[in-house]
Amino acid sequence: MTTLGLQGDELLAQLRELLYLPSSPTTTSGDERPRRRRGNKKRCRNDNETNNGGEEAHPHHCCSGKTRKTTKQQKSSKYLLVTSVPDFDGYQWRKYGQKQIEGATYARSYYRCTRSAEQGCPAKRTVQRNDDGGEDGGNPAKYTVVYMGEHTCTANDSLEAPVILETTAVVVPAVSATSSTNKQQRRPQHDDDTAAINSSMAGSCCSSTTTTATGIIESPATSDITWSSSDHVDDYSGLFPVYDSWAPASLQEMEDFTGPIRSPVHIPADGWTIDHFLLHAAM
DNA sequence: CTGATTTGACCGTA
DNA sequence: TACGGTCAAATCAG
Repeated sequence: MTTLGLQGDELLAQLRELLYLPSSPTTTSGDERPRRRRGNKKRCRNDNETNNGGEEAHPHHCCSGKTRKTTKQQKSSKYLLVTSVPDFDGYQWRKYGQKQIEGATYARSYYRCTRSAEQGCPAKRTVQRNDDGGEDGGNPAKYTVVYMGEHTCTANDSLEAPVILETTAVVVPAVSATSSTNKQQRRPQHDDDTAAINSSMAGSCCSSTTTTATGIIESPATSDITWSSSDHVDDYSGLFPVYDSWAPASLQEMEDFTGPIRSPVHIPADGWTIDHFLLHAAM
């Protein structure tokens, strides 16, 4: 990944600008947005009001025995990725929380698979901007993305025919970070890193992906995507079929692409076949 | 109107 | 007890 990498970098930079900086003249909405402010009013537990009599017709599960599964469950499978483009992983995520973490400069965002509701997909991920990098002109900000749980969701059948996004050649094993350019930032948010982090990239959940293996991957284009596992480490690298998906054939091509990314499927390019990734994931 | 995001409160674990 | 993860009302945007 030499020249290719360089070129990719360049293109990526441009792409990034297009995507993340809708900087469009309309940046307006970004700053002065009045932003609603108001905490939630949840108060079940102590809200005993409902509990007066002792009945438990309490609709809120937060109070019921339904306990939240927190850290414990997630430990089962947890994978870490460091990238400057946290959004492009081929899945659709819905943000359900954000929190300022102790010792961290930037807040951590919590996402879950958009299909979690419909199909009960347990996949989740957290995205946190690293302290270093980014901002001023220099290198792009890096984000640490932690994936938890495996995707059990499936694409909506044939409706979601796989759309090919990658058009690159293989360079180095790199995770199927399905690249795509199609990101339709809902809004230009600028609140800080969350803006960039904000994701919900196109692509649908289909096969389980990165949640079962581990390895250090390098994306030639960004050269900063790194995978690792927080729990079990080591030797998974070999298991993970990785492709580079970050060397866009041409920016033009990317711009032309307007449809949503449907699934992390790869196009057959010299050297490698389609869905290697999917097959593997299915195992 | 519907769906996504924001964000303070709540809760479990360490 | 502190911290991190999750919930869900409020709010925004298409």
